[in-house]
Amino acid sequence: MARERKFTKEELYHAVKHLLLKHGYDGFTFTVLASFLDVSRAAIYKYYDNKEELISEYMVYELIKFLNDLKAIGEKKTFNEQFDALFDMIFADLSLYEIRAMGMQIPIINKKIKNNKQKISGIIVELYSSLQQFVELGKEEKVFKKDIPNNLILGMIFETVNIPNRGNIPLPEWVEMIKDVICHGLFTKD
Amino acid sequence: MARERKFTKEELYHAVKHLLLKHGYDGFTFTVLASFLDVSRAAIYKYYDNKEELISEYMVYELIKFLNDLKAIGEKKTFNEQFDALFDMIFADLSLYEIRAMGMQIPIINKKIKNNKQKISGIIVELYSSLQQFVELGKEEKVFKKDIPNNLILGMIFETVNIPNRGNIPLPEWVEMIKDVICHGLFTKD
DNA sequence: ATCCAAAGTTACACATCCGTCACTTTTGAG
DNA sequence: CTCAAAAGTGACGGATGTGTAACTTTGGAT
Repeated sequence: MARERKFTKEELYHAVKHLLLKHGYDGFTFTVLASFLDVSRAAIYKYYDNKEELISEYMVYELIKFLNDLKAIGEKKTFNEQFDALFDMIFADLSLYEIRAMGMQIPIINKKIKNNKQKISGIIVELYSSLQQFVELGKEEKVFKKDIPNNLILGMIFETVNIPNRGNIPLPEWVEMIKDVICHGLFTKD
Repeated sequence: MARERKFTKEELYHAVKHLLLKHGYDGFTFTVLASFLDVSRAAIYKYYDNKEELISEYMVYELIKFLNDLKAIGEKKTFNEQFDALFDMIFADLSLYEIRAMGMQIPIINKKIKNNKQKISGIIVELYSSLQQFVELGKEEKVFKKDIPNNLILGMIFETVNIPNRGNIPLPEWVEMIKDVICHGLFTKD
């Protein structure tokens, strides 16, 4: 009962991700997006009132995917398996953290966006509590030191993603080295 | 032989820093800057052809200051003193890293900007080699593990700055904890 | 075959930033 | 006092992004 669409939701989200990474939040415009999708700009307005709405909705989609992946980790049995899986997952798609940072600067200009941003916050809370459990497990099993705050442990893991790999060490090797430093530190054990 | 200026170079740089942090690179415009300085927009064009030129020049100024601070560290005698001083310096002004990231996205649209960006690169190289020396010293004194690449050691130190301090632990205590984790790791020494 | 709702397009009015130019104001050297 | 250089202003045209409205195209239900 309707004409065929020129792009699917998946294609749209893929384009959003690609163009956000390429041009940054401010550089991402409906003009650029429309040209990328080979569609008129007005066509996009049929589905989204403005880019804030589109991007915030895309973020929800992306974060839910990430949360599901994370939950899968929780099903591994030993702590060490979980720890390894977490690292692999974090390094699997480094672009996600850039995207997440852009999500922070979406201004709330209407109800729909406010709603999406609340969803995003909710997912992040869930994500966070999921990770808290992981850290607690590590402390119970006496792997993590008890006196380090959970936030710092998680922060260490998530920030080291951004360390620039100059010298282009192959990724698996690089991940192993970072993991080792996080676990045992930079210092020799005198 | 001329009229009095309504803003000094120091005031200008201060405004640039403040507004870059507040609005981001794209959100920083001569309109915003002029209004902040209580001056007409055209007045700024008397000194800078465009914002790229202004920002790149400001970056040079800011990085030179940073480099000088860093060199002062090199004069401390023991490695441990240097290590402590480096941490204090890095955490002294966290906004610097946001600013530095913005410097990356200045497009080269004329000779002057190209020149400034080359200066910036030069300073960063100098900064980097200064830090390399520091790391080498640490390795010679058998404080740092020898098999960790220098880049990774420096990366660990510089990226941990960005770990969000939820729970608002007082800064000195927070810095100490991060330092400890970096040095000795998250794991208990089984 | 025809009809209508969803998909898509073209075009317009509005806003903002950009760079420039002609103009005025200030101020100190002569 | 005067006058020229430097500081500052206001206003314009161009470029680009935004949101909307009137239009055409498509294709399945009847």
